Amino acid sequence: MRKVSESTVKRLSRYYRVLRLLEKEGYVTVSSKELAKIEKLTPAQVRKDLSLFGSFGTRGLGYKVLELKEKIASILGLDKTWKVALIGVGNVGSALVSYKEFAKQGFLIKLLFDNDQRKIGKNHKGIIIKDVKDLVKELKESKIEMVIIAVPADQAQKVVDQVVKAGIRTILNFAPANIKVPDQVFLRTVNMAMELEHLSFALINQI
Amino acid sequence: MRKVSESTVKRLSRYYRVLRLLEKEGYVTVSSKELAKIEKLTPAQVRKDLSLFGSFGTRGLGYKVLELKEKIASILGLDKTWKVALIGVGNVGSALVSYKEFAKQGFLIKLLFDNDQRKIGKNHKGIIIKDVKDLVKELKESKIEMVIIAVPADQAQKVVDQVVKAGIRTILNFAPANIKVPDQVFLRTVNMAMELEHLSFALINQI
DNA sequence: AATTGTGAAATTGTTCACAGCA
DNA sequence: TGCTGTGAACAATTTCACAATT
Repeated sequence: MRKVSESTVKRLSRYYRVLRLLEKEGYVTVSSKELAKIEKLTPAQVRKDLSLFGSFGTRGLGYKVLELKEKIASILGLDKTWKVALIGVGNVGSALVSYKEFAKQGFLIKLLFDNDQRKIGKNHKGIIIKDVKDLVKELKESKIEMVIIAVPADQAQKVVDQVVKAGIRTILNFAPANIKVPDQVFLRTVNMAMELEHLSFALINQI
Repeated sequence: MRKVSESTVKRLSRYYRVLRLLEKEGYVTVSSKELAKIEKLTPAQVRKDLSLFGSFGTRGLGYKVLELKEKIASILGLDKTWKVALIGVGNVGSALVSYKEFAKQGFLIKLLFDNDQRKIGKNHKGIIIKDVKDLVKELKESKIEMVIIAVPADQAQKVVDQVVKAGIRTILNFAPANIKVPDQVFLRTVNMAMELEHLSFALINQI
């Protein structure tokens, strides 16, 4: 496969959402022009992105909504389910457990961990919270493929180190911390404060 | 000011975090080389980013940690406080109210709204939850500068329309929905499912 | 006639390399 | 000497423009 940029992957996610919507509204075909309009992009951008993975359209006609949706799902790995463990059942962690969008896209939270004795052993939305002490052992025994980190910032690196030790290669981090992982591990960090900083920058600089 | 790219703003946020840390650890100066090493960038990148806003360093010496931190804070608008309203006190909304990092950076959540009669009038972490029906009126009366949307996806557009109507120009959206706003309004959407999609793409394609 | 897929051109973003300064 | 600030070179990404196809 040719080089796929970070931004292309993001746009694929966006196309996927639009296609789900269009499908629900009964659209059968869609052109790059229409997709571009909805996402505020150029038609050429849409076609370039898609052409990186194959020729999904029909000249003169456009793309079949259902077919393109499924192609993108397969590219993004949304045509299978992923087993996810979540570490840190605090405010953010609890919100994520209840976040419907994850399950809808095949990300199933199967294990919960915390270090709070009052939480360990309790049933949270149908899952027994385990002790983070047993993290490595439990992750190794399970078939978990992804881990979500929702622990306080000062504990995040330590927890991530253990997750990596357990052989997990994909981590989504919500702790506002500068986490280091080996090269072969994919780590993405969502920092909500940074998003607000972006807005305050925009507001100040009156873009 | 010259054109400041999206990625430059993101990197400024990252530098800011590093500088806070370095300051706490007692560092007085830092070079572009050191900053670059920590953030896995090139020294030239760091210097280019900073030079967009002025000459903050000293040749032969580097940057003064405290001074650079304050310069970046001022660029990002973190040297003042912002009054924020949060709409939707569900799982995600509650987590955001408790998110310490916001207050630390001067983003103060001053108003809460919900449409659930059982929540309206209740005190949540020191703030009385108001009826979303009064959104426009309340926002106009208040000195709110930013709004965070944490309502279900199917209500998000309607709520955003009202927020815009109330004259708010910066919105951070956590609803997994394709929101449209007029050109002069800054909207950022955090879609947590998209982040996982990025990871599953990476895992499938064994980058 | 409409729209894709794609090389080529234009634009944007990053790195190099070095003059200039502490 | 060491490190910044920056124009020039390079690389990546986006847009253009058009042949190919239905």
